[in-house]
Amino acid sequence: MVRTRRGLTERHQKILDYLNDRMSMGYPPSIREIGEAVGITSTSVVTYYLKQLSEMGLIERDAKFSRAVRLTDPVSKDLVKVPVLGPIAAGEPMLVPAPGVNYLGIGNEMDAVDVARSLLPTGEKGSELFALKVKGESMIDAMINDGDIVIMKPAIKANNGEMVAIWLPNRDETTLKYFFKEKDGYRLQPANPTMKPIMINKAEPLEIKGKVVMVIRNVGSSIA
Amino acid sequence: MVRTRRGLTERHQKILDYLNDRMSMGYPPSIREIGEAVGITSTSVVTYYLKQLSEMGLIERDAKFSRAVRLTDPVSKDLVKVPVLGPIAAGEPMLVPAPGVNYLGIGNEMDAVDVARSLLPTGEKGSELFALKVKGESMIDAMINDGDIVIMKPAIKANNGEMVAIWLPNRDETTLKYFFKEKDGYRLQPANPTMKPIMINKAEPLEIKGKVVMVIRNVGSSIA
DNA sequence: TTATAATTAGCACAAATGTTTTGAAAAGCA
DNA sequence: TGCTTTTCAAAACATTTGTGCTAATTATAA
Repeated sequence: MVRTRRGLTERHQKILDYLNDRMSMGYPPSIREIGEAVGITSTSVVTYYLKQLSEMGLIERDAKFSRAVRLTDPVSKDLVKVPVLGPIAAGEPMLVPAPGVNYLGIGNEMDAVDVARSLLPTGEKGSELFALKVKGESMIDAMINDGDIVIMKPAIKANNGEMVAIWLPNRDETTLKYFFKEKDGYRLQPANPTMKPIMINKAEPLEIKGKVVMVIRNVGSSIA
Repeated sequence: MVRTRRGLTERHQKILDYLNDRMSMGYPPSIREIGEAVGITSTSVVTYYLKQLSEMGLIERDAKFSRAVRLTDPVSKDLVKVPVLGPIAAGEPMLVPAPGVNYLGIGNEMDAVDVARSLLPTGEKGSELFALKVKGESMIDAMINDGDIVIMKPAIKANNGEMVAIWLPNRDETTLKYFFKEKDGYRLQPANPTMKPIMINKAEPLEIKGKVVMVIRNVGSSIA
């Protein structure tokens, strides 16, 4: 089994998987334990693969020390890293991730916020989520303030009652509203129940950019 | 240094602290490493203490295996568990934790929300934080909606510009406002900049319950 | 096919690491 | 004060564990 194409052979993958499993045990495995788990009888072969994985940057080890193996990216099972695509202000089209692009890829130093997985809707994978930092007070009627972070999921259509980010080209405006389809067009309902909905005629163009999953507000002593 | 009172001596504590630090390194320390870090020259003494800590249930170890030490409660370094003390609605005095009480103690099955430590203000330990789930729409002027979770830190006084939870006994009302001390009393400024502040006369009683650290809003398809 | 590189195994060896033993100092207790 | 328990140290010892080396096997390329 010579590795022709760059990438991971089954053994590489098995070792990584085992390393992952072992994380829950609290301490890393020894070389012989890895071998046993993966089905390699020789310690030198395990070393052989660990060296490769290390060169690929997937693991780190402090050679000479026992059990000093660890996954390079200890992706906490409890956290989801959500990339912050940029500030959003009124009058701007919203930055939306291209489909299939992983913004957390290697070498990408983009800002990200950590979100506890337990706070996300159950079943939400999290990998396609993105975040926007709100600039200015243009979204007050959505109960969203300057500095708030909005976690979103890409979407181009929405069901009634979902909170979505909507781009209105005619008005040159991005707005966050609860979305309702009505017979003559759309009703965009502000989150603030004391405010009146906006009615959009069927003729007016309207682009749904994503669904709002969560809003996070860090309250510092900000207002003067 | 004979240990008279039950509890942890300085050495126990130092070992636990070191174990905590080491977690970020990816693999546990050896006995000799522990000894060096804590200032114990003999491996047998380290073993001596590890055995005690193990009997106290604070650590677990697989004896005979190298570096097989781990903290019993693998509190994710990335998360802070914040206890939810209960729903808060208008017209209720707010539930506030008694000082020094650890609501996440053993056997306490209270609700809690996980917050990514990276989202908290730097230096915030997190252990004294508590959370309230907002019920009803009484805090719309604070840009806080039904269902939002407010993370707070206990406080009985505040600096100008900080967002605090205030109990107004005369009005039978808990309110979240930016706090400003003025010459005749206090100015309570709503987070929503389109709304006017409330002026509180010096004579009127006012109790600060805590400072708002963060607001989390989970947006489901809720509104009808 | 043949040559080369990649992969696998087995084993000896050295270093790291946990355990045990022996002894002693320090602290509480009667 | 004398006795016991707790705490500490040092060193010998036994395992575990990582490396290095040799050789065999398999896949790929020419």
